[in-house]
Amino acid sequence: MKISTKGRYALRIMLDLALHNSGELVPLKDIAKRQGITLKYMEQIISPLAKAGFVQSLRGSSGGYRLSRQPSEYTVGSVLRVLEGPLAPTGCLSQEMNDCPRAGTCETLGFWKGLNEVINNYVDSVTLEDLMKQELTRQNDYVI
Amino acid sequence: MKISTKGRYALRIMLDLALHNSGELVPLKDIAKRQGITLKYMEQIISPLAKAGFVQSLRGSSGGYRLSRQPSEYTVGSVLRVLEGPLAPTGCLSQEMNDCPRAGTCETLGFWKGLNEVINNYVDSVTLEDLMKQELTRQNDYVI
DNA sequence: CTCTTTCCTACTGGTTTTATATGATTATAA
DNA sequence: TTATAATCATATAAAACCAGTAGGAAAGAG
Repeated sequence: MKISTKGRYALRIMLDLALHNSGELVPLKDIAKRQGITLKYMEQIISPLAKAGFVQSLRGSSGGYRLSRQPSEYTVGSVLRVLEGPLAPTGCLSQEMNDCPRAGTCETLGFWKGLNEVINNYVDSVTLEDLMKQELTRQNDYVI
Repeated sequence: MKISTKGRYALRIMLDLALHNSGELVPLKDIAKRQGITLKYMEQIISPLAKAGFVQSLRGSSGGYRLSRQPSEYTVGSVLRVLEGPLAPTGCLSQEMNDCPRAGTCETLGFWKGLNEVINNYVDSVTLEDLMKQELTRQNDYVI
Protein backbone atom coordinates (compact mmCIF):
# COMPACT_ATOMS: atom_id res chain seq x y z
CA MET A 1 0.00 0.00 0.00
CA LYS A 2 2.94 2.29 -0.67
CA ILE A 3 3.69 4.82 -3.37
CA SER A 4 7.09 3.98 -4.88
CA THR A 5 10.05 6.34 -5.04
CA LYS A 6 9.36 6.97 -8.71
CA GLY A 7 5.98 8.48 -7.97
CA ARG A 8 7.23 10.43 -4.97
CA TYR A 9 10.30 11.73 -6.81
CA ALA A 10 8.19 12.67 -9.82
CA LEU A 11 6.06 14.87 -7.59
CA ARG A 12 9.15 16.51 -6.09
CA ILE A 13 10.64 17.12 -9.53
CA MET A 14 7.45 18.69 -10.83
CA LEU A 15 7.16 20.85 -7.74
CA ASP A 16 10.80 21.87 -8.05
CA LEU A 17 10.15 22.92 -11.64
CA ALA A 18 7.10 24.85 -10.51
CA LEU A 19 9.09 26.67 -7.83
CA HIS A 20 11.87 27.54 -10.29
CA ASN A 21 9.58 28.52 -13.11
CA SER A 22 11.19 31.72 -14.34
CA GLY A 23 10.62 30.88 -17.99
CA GLU A 24 14.20 29.67 -18.28
CA LEU A 25 14.91 26.01 -18.80
CA VAL A 26 15.99 24.18 -15.66
CA PRO A 27 18.76 21.61 -16.10
CA LEU A 28 18.24 18.29 -14.37
CA LYS A 29 21.58 18.65 -12.65
CA ASP A 30 20.25 21.59 -10.65
CA ILE A 31 17.15 19.69 -9.58
CA ALA A 32 19.26 16.68 -8.70
CA LYS A 33 21.46 18.80 -6.45
CA ARG A 34 18.51 20.45 -4.72
CA GLN A 35 16.53 17.27 -4.27
CA GLY A 36 19.39 14.93 -3.44
CA ILE A 37 18.45 12.45 -6.14
CA THR A 38 21.03 11.06 -8.55
CA LEU A 39 20.97 12.52 -12.04
CA LYS A 40 20.73 9.14 -13.70
CA TYR A 41 17.75 8.02 -11.68
CA MET A 42 16.00 11.32 -12.30
CA GLU A 43 16.42 10.89 -16.03
CA GLN A 44 14.41 7.69 -15.81
CA ILE A 45 11.66 9.47 -13.95
CA ILE A 46 11.38 12.63 -16.02
CA SER A 47 11.39 10.74 -19.30
CA PRO A 48 7.80 9.44 -18.92
CA LEU A 49 6.74 12.92 -17.78
CA ALA A 50 8.17 14.37 -20.99
CA LYS A 51 6.51 11.68 -23.10
CA ALA A 52 3.19 12.41 -21.40
CA GLY A 53 3.60 16.06 -22.36
CA PHE A 54 3.84 17.24 -18.75
CA VAL A 55 7.21 18.93 -19.29
CA GLN A 56 8.95 20.44 -22.30
CA SER A 57 12.62 19.80 -22.89
CA LEU A 58 15.46 21.20 -24.93
CA ARG A 59 18.77 19.44 -25.36
CA GLY A 60 22.26 20.75 -25.50
CA SER A 61 24.10 23.43 -23.67
CA SER A 62 21.77 25.72 -21.72
CA GLY A 63 19.04 23.17 -22.26
CA GLY A 64 16.79 21.68 -19.62
CA TYR A 65 13.16 21.26 -18.67
CA ARG A 66 10.18 23.46 -17.98
CA LEU A 67 6.53 22.82 -17.19
CA SER A 68 4.23 22.70 -20.21
CA ARG A 69 1.32 24.28 -18.36
CA GLN A 70 0.56 26.40 -15.32
CA PRO A 71 1.11 24.73 -11.91
CA SER A 72 -2.61 25.08 -11.20
CA GLU A 73 -3.33 22.86 -14.20
CA TYR A 74 -1.59 19.78 -12.75
CA THR A 75 -3.31 17.73 -10.11
CA VAL A 76 -0.96 15.68 -7.97
CA GLY A 77 -2.94 12.62 -9.00
CA SER A 78 -2.23 13.20 -12.69
CA VAL A 79 1.51 13.41 -11.96
CA LEU A 80 1.56 10.27 -9.80
CA ARG A 81 -0.40 8.27 -12.36
CA VAL A 82 2.23 8.86 -15.04
CA LEU A 83 4.79 6.96 -12.96
CA GLU A 84 2.61 4.68 -10.85
CA GLY A 85 -0.17 3.77 -13.23
CA PRO A 86 -3.72 3.81 -11.88
CA LEU A 87 -3.87 4.61 -8.15
CA ALA A 88 -6.36 1.81 -7.48
CA PRO A 89 -6.11 -0.32 -4.34
CA THR A 90 -6.93 -3.51 -6.25
CA GLY A 91 -6.24 -4.79 -9.75
CA CYS A 92 -9.89 -5.33 -10.56
CA LEU A 93 -10.52 -1.58 -10.31
CA SER A 94 -7.66 -0.41 -12.45
CA GLN A 95 -8.78 -1.82 -15.76
CA GLU A 96 -11.84 -1.20 -17.87
CA MET A 97 -12.03 -4.89 -18.67
CA ASN A 98 -13.07 -6.33 -15.36
CA ASP A 99 -11.82 -9.86 -15.83
CA CYS A 100 -12.26 -10.91 -12.22
CA PRO A 101 -14.58 -13.92 -12.20
CA ARG A 102 -15.85 -12.90 -8.75
CA ALA A 103 -16.98 -9.47 -9.94
CA GLY A 104 -20.65 -10.43 -9.98
CA THR A 105 -20.79 -11.83 -6.49
CA CYS A 106 -17.88 -10.18 -4.69
CA GLU A 107 -18.98 -9.02 -1.23
CA THR A 108 -16.05 -6.64 -0.84
CA LEU A 109 -16.08 -4.95 -4.24
CA GLY A 110 -18.23 -2.10 -2.97
CA PHE A 111 -15.78 -1.36 -0.20
CA TRP A 112 -12.83 -1.27 -2.60
CA LYS A 113 -14.69 0.99 -5.00
CA GLY A 114 -15.28 3.38 -2.12
CA LEU A 115 -11.61 3.38 -1.16
CA ASN A 116 -10.63 3.91 -4.78
CA GLU A 117 -12.90 6.94 -4.87
CA VAL A 118 -11.62 8.66 -1.73
CA ILE A 119 -8.02 8.15 -2.84
CA ASN A 120 -8.53 9.51 -6.33
CA ASN A 121 -10.78 12.35 -5.19
CA TYR A 122 -8.10 13.48 -2.77
CA VAL A 123 -5.09 13.29 -5.07
CA ASP A 124 -7.00 15.11 -7.77
CA SER A 125 -8.14 17.81 -5.38
CA VAL A 126 -4.60 19.05 -4.81
CA THR A 127 -2.63 20.87 -7.53
CA LEU A 128 1.01 21.81 -7.86
CA GLU A 129 -0.03 25.39 -7.20
CA ASP A 130 -1.46 24.36 -3.83
CA LEU A 131 1.85 22.76 -2.89
CA MET A 132 3.75 25.84 -4.07
CA LYS A 133 1.67 28.10 -1.84
CA GLN A 134 2.19 25.79 1.12
CA GLU A 135 5.92 25.75 0.51
CA LEU A 136 6.21 29.53 0.12
CA THR A 137 4.22 30.01 3.35
CA ARG A 138 6.46 27.54 5.15
CA GLN A 139 9.59 29.33 3.96
CA ASN A 140 8.24 32.65 5.22
CA ASP A 141 7.69 31.11 8.64
CA TYR A 142 11.44 30.87 9.00
CA VAL A 143 11.99 34.53 8.12
CA ILE A 144 10.18 35.76 11.22
CA MET B 1 -0.31 1.34 -4.43
CA LYS B 2 -2.06 -2.00 -4.16
CA ILE B 3 -3.42 -3.99 -1.25
CA SER B 4 -1.91 -7.48 -1.39
CA THR B 5 -3.88 -10.71 -1.55
CA LYS B 6 -3.20 -11.28 2.14
CA GLY B 7 -5.10 -8.18 3.15
CA ARG B 8 -7.91 -8.77 0.68
CA TYR B 9 -8.28 -12.43 1.61
CA ALA B 10 -8.20 -11.56 5.32
CA LEU B 11 -11.19 -9.30 4.79
CA ARG B 12 -13.06 -12.01 2.89
CA ILE B 13 -12.30 -14.57 5.60
CA MET B 14 -13.51 -12.26 8.36
CA LEU B 15 -16.65 -11.42 6.42
CA ASP B 16 -17.27 -15.10 5.72
CA LEU B 17 -16.99 -15.81 9.45
CA ALA B 18 -19.39 -12.94 10.13
CA LEU B 19 -21.94 -14.29 7.65
CA HIS B 20 -21.69 -17.83 9.08
CA ASN B 21 -21.71 -16.76 12.70
CA SER B 22 -24.16 -19.23 14.23
CA GLY B 23 -22.11 -19.68 17.37
CA GLU B 24 -20.62 -22.89 15.96
CA LEU B 25 -16.98 -23.05 15.01
CA VAL B 26 -16.35 -22.77 11.29
CA PRO B 27 -13.56 -24.97 9.89
CA LEU B 28 -11.16 -23.31 7.48
CA LYS B 29 -11.91 -25.99 4.92
CA ASP B 30 -15.45 -24.68 4.55
CA ILE B 31 -14.27 -21.11 4.11
CA ALA B 32 -11.66 -22.26 1.63
CA LYS B 33 -14.30 -23.99 -0.44
CA ARG B 34 -16.67 -21.02 -0.40
CA GLN B 35 -13.98 -18.44 -1.10
CA GLY B 36 -11.91 -20.41 -3.58
CA ILE B 37 -8.70 -19.92 -1.64
CA THR B 38 -6.37 -22.81 -0.89
CA LEU B 39 -6.44 -24.09 2.67
CA LYS B 40 -2.70 -23.79 3.12
CA TYR B 41 -2.61 -20.16 2.09
CA MET B 42 -5.56 -19.34 4.28
CA GLU B 43 -3.80 -20.83 7.28
CA GLN B 44 -1.04 -18.29 6.85
CA ILE B 45 -3.56 -15.50 6.71
CA ILE B 46 -5.75 -16.45 9.64
CA SER B 47 -2.79 -17.13 11.91
CA PRO B 48 -1.97 -13.43 12.45
CA LEU B 49 -5.67 -12.73 12.93
CA ALA B 50 -5.77 -15.33 15.69
CA LYS B 51 -2.63 -13.95 17.32
CA ALA B 52 -4.14 -10.47 17.20
CA GLY B 53 -7.17 -11.82 19.05
CA PHE B 54 -9.54 -11.14 16.17
CA VAL B 55 -10.71 -14.76 15.96
CA GLN B 56 -10.93 -17.61 18.44
CA SER B 57 -9.91 -21.10 17.45
CA LEU B 58 -10.21 -24.68 18.58
CA ARG B 59 -8.17 -27.53 17.21
CA GLY B 60 -9.14 -31.06 16.38
CA SER B 61 -12.26 -32.66 15.06
CA SER B 62 -15.22 -30.27 14.99
CA GLY B 63 -12.77 -27.48 15.64
CA GLY B 64 -12.54 -24.27 13.67
CA TYR B 65 -12.73 -20.52 14.03
CA ARG B 66 -15.21 -17.93 15.16
CA LEU B 67 -15.15 -14.16 15.56
CA SER B 68 -14.10 -12.92 19.00
CA ARG B 69 -16.42 -9.91 18.91
CA GLN B 70 -19.51 -8.62 17.16
CA PRO B 71 -19.13 -7.77 13.45
CA SER B 72 -19.92 -4.14 14.26
CA GLU B 73 -16.82 -4.01 16.44
CA TYR B 74 -14.38 -4.64 13.59
CA THR B 75 -13.50 -1.84 11.24
CA VAL B 76 -12.21 -2.98 7.87
CA GLY B 77 -9.10 -0.92 8.52
CA SER B 78 -8.29 -2.84 11.69
CA VAL B 79 -8.52 -6.14 9.80
CA LEU B 80 -6.38 -4.96 6.91
CA ARG B 81 -3.69 -3.57 9.21
CA VAL B 82 -3.14 -6.96 10.83
CA LEU B 83 -1.99 -8.37 7.50
CA GLU B 84 -0.72 -5.29 5.69
CA GLY B 85 0.82 -3.28 8.48
CA PRO B 86 0.11 0.45 8.55
CA LEU B 87 -1.96 1.62 5.57
CA ALA B 88 0.31 4.61 4.99
CA PRO B 89 1.19 5.73 1.45
CA THR B 90 4.82 6.43 2.43
CA GLY B 91 7.27 4.90 4.87
CA CYS B 92 7.88 8.14 6.71
CA LEU B 93 4.26 8.18 7.89
CA SER B 94 4.05 4.62 9.12
CA GLN B 95 6.47 4.85 11.98
CA GLU B 96 6.52 6.95 15.12
CA MET B 97 10.23 7.47 14.71
CA ASN B 98 10.35 9.74 11.73
CA ASP B 99 13.87 9.05 10.57
CA CYS B 100 13.55 10.79 7.23
CA PRO B 101 16.21 13.50 7.10
CA ARG B 102 13.98 15.59 4.85
CA ALA B 103 11.13 15.67 7.37
CA GLY B 104 11.83 19.25 8.42
CA THR B 105 11.91 20.72 4.95
CA CYS B 106 9.88 18.27 2.85
CA GLU B 107 7.53 20.20 0.56
CA THR B 108 5.33 17.18 -0.08
CA LEU B 109 4.96 15.83 3.46
CA GLY B 110 1.73 17.75 4.02
CA PHE B 111 0.19 16.21 0.92
CA TRP B 112 1.11 12.69 2.02
CA LYS B 113 -0.26 13.28 5.50
CA GLY B 114 -3.54 14.33 3.92
CA LEU B 115 -3.68 11.22 1.77
CA ASN B 116 -2.85 9.08 4.79
CA GLU B 117 -5.76 10.65 6.62
CA VAL B 118 -8.41 10.15 3.94
CA ILE B 119 -7.36 6.53 3.49
CA ASN B 120 -7.43 5.68 7.18
CA ASN B 121 -10.61 7.65 7.85
CA TYR B 122 -12.37 5.71 5.13
CA VAL B 123 -11.21 2.20 6.02
CA ASP B 124 -12.08 2.82 9.66
CA SER B 125 -15.52 4.16 8.79
CA VAL B 126 -16.67 0.79 7.43
CA THR B 127 -17.31 -2.22 9.69
CA LEU B 128 -17.84 -5.89 8.99
CA GLU B 129 -21.49 -5.34 9.91
CA ASP B 130 -21.81 -2.76 7.13
CA LEU B 131 -20.47 -5.26 4.62
CA MET B 132 -22.81 -7.96 5.94
CA LYS B 133 -25.83 -5.73 5.42
CA GLN B 134 -24.70 -4.87 1.92
CA GLU B 135 -24.25 -8.55 1.12
CA LEU B 136 -27.61 -9.60 2.54
CA THR B 137 -29.33 -6.84 0.55
CA ARG B 138 -27.54 -7.94 -2.58
CA GLN B 139 -28.62 -11.56 -2.07
CA ASN B 140 -32.24 -10.49 -1.64
CA ASP B 141 -32.09 -8.66 -4.95
CA TYR B 142 -31.74 -12.01 -6.66
CA VAL B 143 -34.77 -13.48 -4.89
CA ILE B 144 -37.15 -11.09 -6.63
C1' DC C 1 -5.90 -45.23 18.36
C1' DT C 2 -7.63 -42.67 14.40
C1' DC C 3 -9.33 -38.93 12.16
C1' DT C 4 -9.77 -34.13 11.83
C1' DT C 5 -8.37 -29.65 12.27
C1' DT C 6 -5.32 -26.13 13.89
C1' DC C 7 -0.53 -24.62 14.26
C1' DC C 8 4.32 -23.85 12.88
C1' DT C 9 8.25 -23.34 9.79
C1' DA C 10 10.59 -23.45 5.82
C1' DC C 11 11.11 -23.02 0.94
C1' DT C 12 10.53 -21.50 -3.88
C1' DG C 13 9.74 -19.12 -8.15
C1' DG C 14 8.53 -14.88 -9.86
C1' DT C 15 8.04 -9.97 -9.96
C1' DT C 16 8.99 -5.31 -8.48
C1' DT C 17 11.83 -1.90 -6.58
C1' DT C 18 15.69 0.97 -6.53
C1' DA C 19 18.83 2.09 -8.21
C1' DT C 20 24.00 2.07 -10.91
C1' DA C 21 26.71 1.94 -15.07
C1' DT C 22 27.85 2.66 -19.79
C1' DG C 23 27.37 4.77 -23.70
C1' DA C 24 24.91 7.09 -27.78
C1' DT C 25 22.70 11.05 -29.62
C1' DT C 26 21.64 15.87 -30.00
C1' DA C 27 22.13 20.78 -29.65
C1' DT C 28 24.37 25.05 -28.27
C1' DA C 29 28.41 28.21 -27.33
C1' DA C 30 32.67 29.78 -28.50
C1' DT D 1 34.60 22.74 -36.00
C1' DT D 2 35.37 21.51 -31.42
C1' DA D 3 34.23 21.19 -26.78
C1' DT D 4 30.68 21.03 -23.68
C1' DA D 5 26.46 19.99 -21.61
C1' DA D 6 22.39 18.10 -21.88
C1' DT D 7 18.81 14.30 -23.22
C1' DC D 8 17.93 9.45 -24.45
C1' DA D 9 18.45 4.37 -24.36
C1' DT D 10 19.90 -0.13 -22.47
C1' DA D 11 21.85 -3.30 -19.45
C1' DT D 12 22.80 -5.08 -15.04
C1' DA D 13 22.04 -6.32 -10.27
C1' DA D 14 21.13 -6.53 -5.29
C1' DA D 15 17.35 -6.53 -2.36
C1' DA D 16 12.79 -6.80 -1.06
C1' DC D 17 8.22 -8.28 -1.66
C1' DC D 18 4.49 -11.35 -3.38
C1' DA D 19 1.90 -15.42 -3.79
C1' DG D 20 1.74 -19.27 -2.95
C1' DT D 21 3.40 -24.71 -1.91
C1' DA D 22 4.87 -28.25 1.20
C1' DG D 23 5.70 -31.11 5.33
C1' DG D 24 4.89 -32.18 9.56
C1' DA D 25 3.75 -31.37 14.76
C1' DA D 26 0.22 -30.71 18.24
C1' DA D 27 -4.41 -31.03 20.05
C1' DG D 28 -9.16 -32.46 20.44
C1' DA D 29 -13.40 -35.78 19.43
C1' DG D 30 -15.17 -40.23 19.12
